Amino acid sequence: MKKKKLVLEKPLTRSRLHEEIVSIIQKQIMSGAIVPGGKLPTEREMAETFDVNRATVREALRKLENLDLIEIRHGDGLYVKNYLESGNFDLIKAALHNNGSGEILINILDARRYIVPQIAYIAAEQRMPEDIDELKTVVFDTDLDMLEKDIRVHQLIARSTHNLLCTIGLNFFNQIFRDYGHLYFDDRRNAERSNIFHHDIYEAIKNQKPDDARRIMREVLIYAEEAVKRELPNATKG
Amino acid sequence: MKKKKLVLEKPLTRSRLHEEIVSIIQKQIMSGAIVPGGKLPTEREMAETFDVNRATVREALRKLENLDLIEIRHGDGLYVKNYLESGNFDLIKAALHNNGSGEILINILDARRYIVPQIAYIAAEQRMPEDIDELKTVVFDTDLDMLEKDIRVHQLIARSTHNLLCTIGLNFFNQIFRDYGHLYFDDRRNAERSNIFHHDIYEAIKNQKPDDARRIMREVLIYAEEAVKRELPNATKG
DNA sequence: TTGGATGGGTGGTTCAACCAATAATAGATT
DNA sequence: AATCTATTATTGGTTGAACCACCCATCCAA
Repeated sequence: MKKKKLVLEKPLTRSRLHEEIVSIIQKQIMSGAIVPGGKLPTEREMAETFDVNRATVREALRKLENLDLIEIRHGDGLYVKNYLESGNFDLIKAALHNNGSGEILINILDARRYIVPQIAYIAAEQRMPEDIDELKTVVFDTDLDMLEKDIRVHQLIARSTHNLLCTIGLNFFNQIFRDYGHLYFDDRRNAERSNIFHHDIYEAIKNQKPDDARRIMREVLIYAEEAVKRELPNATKG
Repeated sequence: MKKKKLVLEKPLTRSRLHEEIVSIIQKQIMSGAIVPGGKLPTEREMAETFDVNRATVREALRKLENLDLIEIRHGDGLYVKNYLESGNFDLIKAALHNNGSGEILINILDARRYIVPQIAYIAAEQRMPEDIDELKTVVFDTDLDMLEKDIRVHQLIARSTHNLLCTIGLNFFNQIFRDYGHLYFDDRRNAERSNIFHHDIYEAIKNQKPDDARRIMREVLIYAEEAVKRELPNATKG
């Protein structure tokens, strides 16, 4: 048995200055403090405001641009976009962390319940023999940490769809789940539940039973969802 | 009637240097020329290789980091990640443009067919009176450019779900579709088909008929999908 | 009225340093 | 010999000042 290392999630990536700036501006935009279409201060002004170098501001702006939160016009200025129309998925991760009420988490769980079972369905349809082999080695590996194993099972299911969008879409959910996963698998019953799930869905996909795969995935997600919601005092709303 | 402006998509955004660098490195990573886990040259080396300043390289690296293509470790170096495990949705847009065969586009259309009808379903369930008002003004606006109108209808449907993930998820599809939309709506039959769709789904959502909304959405997507596939000579594979 | 030159402000890039974290090395300790 | 520790080289992070490229408002001349 491997010795279990104490793994610190969030590997102490000391916030870089430009990241702090991103965070500040992002909050201002998403809170509505700056209206879409409005202009941000110039790079030089921001550099002075935050008391950093302009190059640091620019690195922050690069990220805000990638998040589709702002539009940068050479020779003109920095414009705030409407993130409800242009925002991308990384925004959701950010929103999740800035949003204490758990409303966003509920949104994510809802969406996951609709999407991920469908991915399992497609996987059972499209899987190749190699996919089954890979899945098998993970499912029957008893040495793996349960969280790591669960994530890899999901990854392999997604990859079995042979659809890049499904693969990356499932990554999205995994990345979010990873932060909360340890809490979940600390409960022995949950870990056992997942173990059963891994074997069941492996069989369904191997035997090309899309409906079974979808049902099995849906059931485990609902189970996990309820466990998560029990931990959320604010998640009273249906 | 408004005068129709000639709108140039791709507003001639002259490639900025750091964007070209992003493009080069991104292709190298996604083509497998650099193996996941491998190291990239140092910032200083790259600056020399590309004959640009280090600050410019760093802006490019910022974007690659946001794409989850690389991991930057202070004092250590730049590591290539496995984008199949960590990649985000912006990668798909990039892949779509670099992928001539249309395989990725098929992937996207497939996924859209599964996901977007479900969004319509949720919208019909969750919509508030204000959502209907907004949707109405757009659906019955005869001045709007058809592409713009269609995008806004989809946006408002997504927003009616009151689920941030759905809203942003639909943005993703819209952003991709926008580039191809003009071709589609140039065909008068397609435009008329969409007009009917707008009115039908408006009624379904207004009257809170989730099943109808889902079916209507699904039908129009399949219609559009077939039109797109007819234009794709390479999309022979089912 | 129109068209083109001009100047000020903005983002884009460069240069040359220095700061801060990491990993590899050499040396001291056990 | 193995292990710990201080040192050093390397690498990313930040800085300051300067200049280039672009947009726009203004003004002047045709």
